[in-house]
Amino acid sequence: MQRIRTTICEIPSGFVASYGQVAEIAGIARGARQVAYTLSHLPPDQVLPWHRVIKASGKIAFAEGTENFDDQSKRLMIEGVVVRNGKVDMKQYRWQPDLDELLWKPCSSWDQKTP
DNA sequence: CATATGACGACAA
DNA sequence: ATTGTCGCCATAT
Repeated sequence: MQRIRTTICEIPSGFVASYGQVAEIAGIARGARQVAYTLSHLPPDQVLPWHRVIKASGKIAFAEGTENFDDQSKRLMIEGVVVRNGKVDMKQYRWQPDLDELLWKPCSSWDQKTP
């Protein structure tokens, strides 16, 4: 779903959002799993800050040791997010969007097909 | 239309 | 903290 990708696109660097959070903002109340599905089927050319999406528990979605896991944790750390044991301190890094911020939509215009 | 499937979430033991 | 269940929603078959 476009809404989901757009939402993820708006997560600012240095912060993270849970699948459920992304789903809600995207308009799908309990669609955490849907977000997961969407991410796992991302078009290869689609560039999104997918690494900023983690579980509500603060843990990275991939199993420790996998390439994706390393990739994600690495990307997060580059952005200044402290990842310890595959976990992130949600209290500190959880993205808390403001309306202005959302309405601004500084992202690309790949979502402009809204009816 | 009926099932199966996910990079999940909340909760009980 | 860890593990198992069940619920959830859009897609895929």
